[in-house]
Amino acid sequence: MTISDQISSIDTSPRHPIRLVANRTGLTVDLIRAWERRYQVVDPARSDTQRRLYSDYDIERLRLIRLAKQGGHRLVNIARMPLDALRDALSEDIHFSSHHDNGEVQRPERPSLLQIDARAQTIDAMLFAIQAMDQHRFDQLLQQGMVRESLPSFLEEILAPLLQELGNATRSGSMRIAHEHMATAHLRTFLGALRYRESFTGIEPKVVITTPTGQFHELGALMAAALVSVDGWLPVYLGPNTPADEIAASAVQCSARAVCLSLTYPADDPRIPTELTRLKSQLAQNIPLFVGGSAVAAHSALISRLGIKSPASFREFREELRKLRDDQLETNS
Amino acid sequence: MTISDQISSIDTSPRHPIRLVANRTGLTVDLIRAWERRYQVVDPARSDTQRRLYSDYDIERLRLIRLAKQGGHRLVNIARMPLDALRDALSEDIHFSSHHDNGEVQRPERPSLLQIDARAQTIDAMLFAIQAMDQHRFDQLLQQGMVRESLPSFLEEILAPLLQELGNATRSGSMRIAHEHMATAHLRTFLGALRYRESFTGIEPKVVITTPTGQFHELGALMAAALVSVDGWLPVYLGPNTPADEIAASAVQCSARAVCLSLTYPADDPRIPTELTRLKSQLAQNIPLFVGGSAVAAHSALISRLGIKSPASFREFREELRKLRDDQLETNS
DNA sequence: AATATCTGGACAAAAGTGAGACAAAGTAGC
DNA sequence: GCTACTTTGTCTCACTTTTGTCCAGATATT
Repeated sequence: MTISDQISSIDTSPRHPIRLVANRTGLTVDLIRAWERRYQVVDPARSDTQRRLYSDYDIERLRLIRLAKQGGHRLVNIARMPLDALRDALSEDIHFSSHHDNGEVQRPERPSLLQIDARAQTIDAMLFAIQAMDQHRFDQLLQQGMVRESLPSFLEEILAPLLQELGNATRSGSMRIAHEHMATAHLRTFLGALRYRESFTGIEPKVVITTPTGQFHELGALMAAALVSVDGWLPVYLGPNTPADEIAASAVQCSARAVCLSLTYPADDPRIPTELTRLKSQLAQNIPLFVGGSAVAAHSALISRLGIKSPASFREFREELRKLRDDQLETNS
Repeated sequence: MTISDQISSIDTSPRHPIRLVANRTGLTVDLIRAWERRYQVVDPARSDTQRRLYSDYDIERLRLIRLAKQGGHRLVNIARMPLDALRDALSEDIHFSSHHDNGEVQRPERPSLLQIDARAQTIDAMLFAIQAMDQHRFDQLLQQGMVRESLPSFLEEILAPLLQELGNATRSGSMRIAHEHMATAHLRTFLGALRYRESFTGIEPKVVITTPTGQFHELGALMAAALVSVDGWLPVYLGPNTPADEIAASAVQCSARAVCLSLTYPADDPRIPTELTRLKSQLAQNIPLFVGGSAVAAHSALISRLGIKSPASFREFREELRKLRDDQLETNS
């Protein structure tokens, strides 16, 4: 423990049992012990019956070490680092991680027929649960889907098609408005909860996400928020129907590095061009504006004229964000 | 028990038998006695025949100790903690552990000056976090508030005033629209997640909750949904802006025992009377219709003419629901 | 009379401990 | 690209501590 750690005043008095540490760090009990045995990651005090007793300091270190490991560090190298060194290492990672954690972005895996079938079945089952007004079942299916797929492919392969079907079925009258309402409300909750996941270090770059005036459908924006959060961005979500001036002001206030809008319905709202133009003119040059959603097609001319980015897929969107982050890293250094 | 506990309004007069304590805390009778024997977790008064008599204070402590244990604390360490220390320990945990079940309690609270002050401070801190666009802090405060209060009083004493202030500040221009938007979006997620934390057995009576056509603000309806779930109802939440026909049809499809609407803004929407009349006429006689929210006042004449219930407070609302359920229980048996 | 609570003790399940084994994943050298 | 080696997460086993449940006989409540 270094001087600067002492100053930052994290409690070092030993008092927490291993189970609590496991809960708070997301590590397993076994793993915490293994790390201690092999690398002396921590050296907890003991109770009079040999139970390990950890301090808040230990917990914070373990949490950071887990994150650093996730970012590709070797345990041997980081095991003995004090807190501040870990934080430093981590803040560099955040930038570089994009090069390494190429999950499924660079390798656009070709789904097997089996997989496609399974997805279709899941979507069918969801539609059935919705018609039956069985919220519990619907939620269960959503959770299962999340486990089976990575978040990006879950959004792209399950949720997006589901929303599509839902829209079709409602328009054609084969599904009641009430069912569609219920499903939308539930999805709103579900997607909202996805957004803020565990690893939050406070140094993530921010991106403002919302929909412009007149656009009340927010599911697209929420999907974007969930998506960027897996790549280490912190989404600042403003909800739907936000005036251009307000969006620009928010971007400034929280020093966002990008702004992202979802455009869906109504696609021909005359306010869309106005708001886009206004927003783009108020944003600093180095803050790119992204748009996505079904209504983008109706405004493609304007969009390209204004220099707004409109990635064609989630994958492309992530790619653009990644580049953006790398560029800014270079400019900084 | 510390000074601040004494002041903080929880009744310490001994009166509850052990059985009731077990029911309210979710612990077994044996366990409560074992904890007392081994760790002096509580020290209940005794009747003249040696029966244990617990106070509300004891119950609350036992409930929190159960939660703390679940979070990984060891009994030895938390057994003697006073209430406020337990709450502090728990609110630290909450931040990390994502899910914890929420044994509900209803206790009639008699707020002291200190408590009112604490609540006002919480609300202020929330408003501050919102202005700073610090979503993380805002969320943290919400989670803490949840632990410090029972859900009903959290909704009534913290969230409702917060929304009020938020509205005032936005109208008066002292808060940006963007801030209000962000806060609303975050609250939407938070309240949505509250709804189905409770254990679900499949035999709960259902209540359809929504807002009528033209009413887009859904936070009130979500608060109602969270509230009823505490009392063992299953809310069927349809989201905002649902046509009367659809509401009625939903009530039929899921055989709801009640329907509940939130009316807020705009209060003078001409569609409100139409929709209320239509909905009431389509609902079966034995399905009561509840309305709540700030716009109720503007339609009180119609509401009483139609025989719609409009409880004046959350407490009254719960009371009505309770009666309703008891009545139906009797009819069934 | 049936039900609930009390005390104290006994017992068993759960969780923690140390040492070690093992397989999957990653890395290095060729 | 392919072994050989290292790293790392998980599991097992025998043993101890902690914690939840059950029981028996006595007393109290309804």
